[in-house]
Amino acid sequence: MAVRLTRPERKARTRAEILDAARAVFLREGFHGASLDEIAQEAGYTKGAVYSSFASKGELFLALLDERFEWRIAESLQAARVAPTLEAAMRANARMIMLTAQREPTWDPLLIEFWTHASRDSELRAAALARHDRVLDAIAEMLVELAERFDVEWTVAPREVARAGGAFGRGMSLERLLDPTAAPVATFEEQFLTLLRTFLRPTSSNGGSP
Amino acid sequence: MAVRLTRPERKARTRAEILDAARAVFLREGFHGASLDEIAQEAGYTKGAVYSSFASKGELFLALLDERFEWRIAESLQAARVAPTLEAAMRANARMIMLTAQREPTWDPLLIEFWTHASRDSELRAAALARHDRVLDAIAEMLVELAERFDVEWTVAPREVARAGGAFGRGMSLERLLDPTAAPVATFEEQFLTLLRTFLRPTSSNGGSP
DNA sequence: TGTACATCAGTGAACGCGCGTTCACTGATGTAC
DNA sequence: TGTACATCAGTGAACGCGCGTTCACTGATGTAC
Repeated sequence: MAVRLTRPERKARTRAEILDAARAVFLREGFHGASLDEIAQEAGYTKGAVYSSFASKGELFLALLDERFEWRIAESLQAARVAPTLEAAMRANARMIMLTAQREPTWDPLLIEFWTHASRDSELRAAALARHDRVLDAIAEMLVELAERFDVEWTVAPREVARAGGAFGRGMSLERLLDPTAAPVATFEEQFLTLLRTFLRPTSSNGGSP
Repeated sequence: MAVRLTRPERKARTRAEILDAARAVFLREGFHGASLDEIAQEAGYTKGAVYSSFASKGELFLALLDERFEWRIAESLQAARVAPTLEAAMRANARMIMLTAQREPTWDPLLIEFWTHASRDSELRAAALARHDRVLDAIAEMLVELAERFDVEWTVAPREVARAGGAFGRGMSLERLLDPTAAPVATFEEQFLTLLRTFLRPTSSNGGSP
């Protein structure tokens, strides 16, 4: 029963369907391995429809990034804000990273594959970097809030804490890519927390209890 | 002046020349971006010569890995053995990683690109994993020696210390790939050392001085 | 030392394939009157 | 409410290209006598 839709509605719906299909196919096949044919087919359209909504394969992936990053940042901020202690806030974030890595083990490798691809195309590289910077900024802001709230200091710039944490997580995802039994998530959670703690110290005005 | 060479000599020389060219082209263009045509041409041969020495593009890359890993492991062990203190041994290793990342910023991304490619081909994945495992074993052995020599203990299995350190380094290389000004090497060196120290504690028989 | 045959490293061209992108076209939706 | 024209989301086929791999062949090296 084909419901009659207005043109912008139809267009938005098609775009969303293609985006959903793209996410599934990219996660399954990787950035190079995923073909626009397969994505279009999985969404129930032809390749041309993809080009009607997205300028290129790269733009399609960027749209995916935007969607995901927005979601992840919001989830992260929320988790930090409701946490009763600093430990709880950090652990909640570590656990979120861990659960996502468990549910979608190919996401980090996919992102990395895109980065290496983008690094060879200056426009795409700039676009990917802009997104990454936005994520780092958002996480850094969250880290600053946490430090203020719980009366501690970061020993390096919060943005670099965010960078180091992300880099460590992505590196560990790669280990799992090669050897799925490596770096089990529980182990990762503890190591991640340990890493974060090394960047913390009590505020000078604070007697010294973490 | 064409020197007359024996057949095995000629063959070994050609293989070495192709390997050298492959290293240069792979580092420059990435794993997917590098074509066998370009590698052969850079070595002064045709594509057929590559197939006369290597079964496939993947095998060619594996040969490169073997060469490099052997070299890196030996260099690492050597640095650790001549170091007068634990701090010096760890710093020497951190610095080596850092200098290599500086000299060949595309190596880590290249390795990672190969890993994601290999992860989709079970034979290649097994081959890549076997090499990675050998590296982890060698580093772990070095860490055990260091711990014994300087009377300290690792709080997690040395192999997992090696894994975490490598993962962190690779993650940071990716940051630099997207933004060459990010994570400058000096900063990385300190963060890397901090990470390693969190995995250390004095031996129980030791009064408590690290 | 010389000759006849065997081997095989490397050539060069062809094969086979998949992919991202483009484009003329279609038919349903939108607009003007 | 109805008609005539304009728009444009999505189609389907073609384009253009590069790549990894294969293979019949060649000529220098090796071997046997």
